[in-house]
Amino acid sequence: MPDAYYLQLTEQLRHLITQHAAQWEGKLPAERALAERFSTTRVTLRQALAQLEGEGLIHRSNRRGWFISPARLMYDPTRDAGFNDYVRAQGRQPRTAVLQLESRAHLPAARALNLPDDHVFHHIRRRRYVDDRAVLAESLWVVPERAPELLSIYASQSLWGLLRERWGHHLANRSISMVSEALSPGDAEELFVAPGTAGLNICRAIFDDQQRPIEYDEEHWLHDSLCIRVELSGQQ
Amino acid sequence: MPDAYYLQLTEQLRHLITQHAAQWEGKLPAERALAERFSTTRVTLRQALAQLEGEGLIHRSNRRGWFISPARLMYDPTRDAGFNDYVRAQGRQPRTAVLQLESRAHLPAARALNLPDDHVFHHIRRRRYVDDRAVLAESLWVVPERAPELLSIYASQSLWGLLRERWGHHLANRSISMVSEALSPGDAEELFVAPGTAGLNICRAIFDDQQRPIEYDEEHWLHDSLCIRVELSGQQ
DNA sequence: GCAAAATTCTGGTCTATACCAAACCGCTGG
DNA sequence: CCAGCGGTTTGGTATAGACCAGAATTTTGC
Repeated sequence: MPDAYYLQLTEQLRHLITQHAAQWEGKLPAERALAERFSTTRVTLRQALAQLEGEGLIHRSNRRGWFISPARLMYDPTRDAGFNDYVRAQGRQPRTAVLQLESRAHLPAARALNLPDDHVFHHIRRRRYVDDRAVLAESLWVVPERAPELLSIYASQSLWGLLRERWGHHLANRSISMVSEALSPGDAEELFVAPGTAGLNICRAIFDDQQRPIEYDEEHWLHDSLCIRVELSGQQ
Repeated sequence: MPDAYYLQLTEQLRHLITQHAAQWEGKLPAERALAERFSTTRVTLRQALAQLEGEGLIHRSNRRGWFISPARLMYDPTRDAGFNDYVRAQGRQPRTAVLQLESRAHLPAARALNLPDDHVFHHIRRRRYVDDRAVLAESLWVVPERAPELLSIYASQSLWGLLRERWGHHLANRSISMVSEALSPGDAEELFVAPGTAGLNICRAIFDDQQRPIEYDEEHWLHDSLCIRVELSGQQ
């Protein structure tokens, strides 16, 4: 069945990687070295590497090389535990970089929250890391009426914690959508990966217990960095 | 920014596709023809096509060519509406092919349902179509104690409908996981796509209202064929 | 007329090579 | 000891051509 040479190569690389993971310290040898070791060309080798990338076993940092991917982060988009909390709960190191703070209209947010198209939001753009790997670029669009001074007090703490503690909002209803995507050149650059890298786009519209719109959330994850996990009880 | 030629090509193809979608009847011209039209090689052209494939704009049927992808199917894995129902509700045509019916042990199912490793399940393997495109290969592992004669009466109706109507089971608790994947050679063949095609793997463990295990479900979707959508109310 | 066989088309795979720019590394000089 | 510079390595991109096997189409033969 796996007659194609690049598929055999994929298997050989898979074994090689699991065996030498420790001694290579997470980084694979250069493509030219691997191609020579297997007596093939870089083109074919890269086809095999792309397979393993699709499986999530390895990934690349733009122009820096191929790296062995760590275990996926478990993520439940229906809960509002903060990023820092659930990353730490899994024994990993979270980090956040705030890229932008501004007030601006945003059509998708307005549509999702049933507000006028030109409604102005507080916009927070940030990049999130797990163990020093940038895995998530996200934009938050907060309804200003619900959190007036947000932009002046926000640093990089938990947004949902702030909403709850400072403004007493109870996040109750949410609609979530998830689609696979190819990262846009912009998102790819923010995550230090090649343009078109596979990603997962998650969007959430959040309302409070009185059905008032609170916030809209656009997340762009590296496809291999997470495992969505949802636990539900009660009949649907 | 989009200095690379294949990225320019991607944009040109995108326009070409949206303009000529109708006259091409969903199928793109041959790779050699497109490469010549843009004065480049098949290798570079395929790089651009792969970009659009990653975005979900086009897809390929193994060795038959490139096709324009239809709109994604909306899918809520937390509901138990049958496949046929929600596909039709979106104005699409569902179809199911049953590939296998057997009794067998399955470790992942046993683990997910908290049963002994060697527990034997009713196993149903099927392929599902939307508008004559095979988009889903799935395996169902039903606990035989909950549905004894399942294998002899099952044709291709709704499994959850059967469980409810014939055996009076109320599906109540479920744990769901979703990860991006590269389709295994086996799954790829069943869906008539090239090995390693990007997919989405969804697994569900279902229990009834008394926390008894009912069924375990392994789904392999083509990544571009669906949009996950979840609506939740009540605080989490 | 229709089924079977031959041919053509087409995507899938592979080789060999080349150039560029970013990343990396080591040298050098302050 | 470190900052700056310059060469080297490496991944990203691209060309040109080739062969194979499965799919599609046409021709053939009954």
